[in-house]
Amino acid sequence: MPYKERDIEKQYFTIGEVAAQFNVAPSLIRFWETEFEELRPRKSKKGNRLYTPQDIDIFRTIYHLVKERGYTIPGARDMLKQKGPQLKEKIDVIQSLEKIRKFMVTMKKELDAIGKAQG
Amino acid sequence: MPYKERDIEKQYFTIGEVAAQFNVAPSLIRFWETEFEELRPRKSKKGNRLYTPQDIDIFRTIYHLVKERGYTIPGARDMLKQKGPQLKEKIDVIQSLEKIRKFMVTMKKELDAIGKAQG
DNA sequence: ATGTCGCGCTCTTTGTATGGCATGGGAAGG
DNA sequence: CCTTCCCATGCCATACAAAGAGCGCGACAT
Repeated sequence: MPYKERDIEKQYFTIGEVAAQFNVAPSLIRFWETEFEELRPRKSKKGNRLYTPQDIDIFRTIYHLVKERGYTIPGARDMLKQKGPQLKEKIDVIQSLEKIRKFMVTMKKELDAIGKAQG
Repeated sequence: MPYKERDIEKQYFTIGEVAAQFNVAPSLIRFWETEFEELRPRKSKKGNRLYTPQDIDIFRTIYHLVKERGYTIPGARDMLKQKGPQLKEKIDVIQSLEKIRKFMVTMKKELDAIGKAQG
């Protein structure tokens, strides 16, 4: 069964979608594009940015360095050049742990609720 | 053999000495003092800052984070609170390696000189 | 079918608020 | 006298945000 063109196209995300996912302004993403050569997504004929999941991984790494660890942009740039790949894996681990943490927090709430009802 | 008072006193460094050691302006050291509570040296009666080697270690750590790794000041502050002690040891290792590197570079120059003389 | 209106999203260019110190002034030691 | 102090002010780059203009697309009328 031949799949449609749109299905192929939708491997891409718009800048607005990426911005929403990270809760940042599109202007920030465009600005970082001028600062990090790793973050240069493909563009449509019109000129709109088309982000692949890999592009988003790169953005996530930069976001982690700049917004969560407090690197300057030059600092993040150096770090990215040196340890790009290893960094991605570390951040994946961190994200997994974050999800587990959230899960456990909700579990704790549930248990507290039961405890109160019985206590 | 009893050691003299001066020998004890000279465990302290002035701001100018510290500044020279790191090749920075005294104003930078004073500014960082307002930003990092870890960097609050003892003061003389007059008010002059008296830096111990430990104070200098702390300064070195901050210097490493901000000037060499490219952290913002808030980023360096967080890092320092979390990993202050471990960080110091890492930086000691880095400094040792730096010295070894310098040594090897000069050795290489010597060897190159010999090679040329004989080749 | 075909304007066309309007809305939302995008684009690039330009503006701007801190951030991160440096400098200058005056006083006070060492 | 040279260095230090504190304080205020100055200042330049960093790190974005806002402004202004241009698609594209669905709705609605023609």
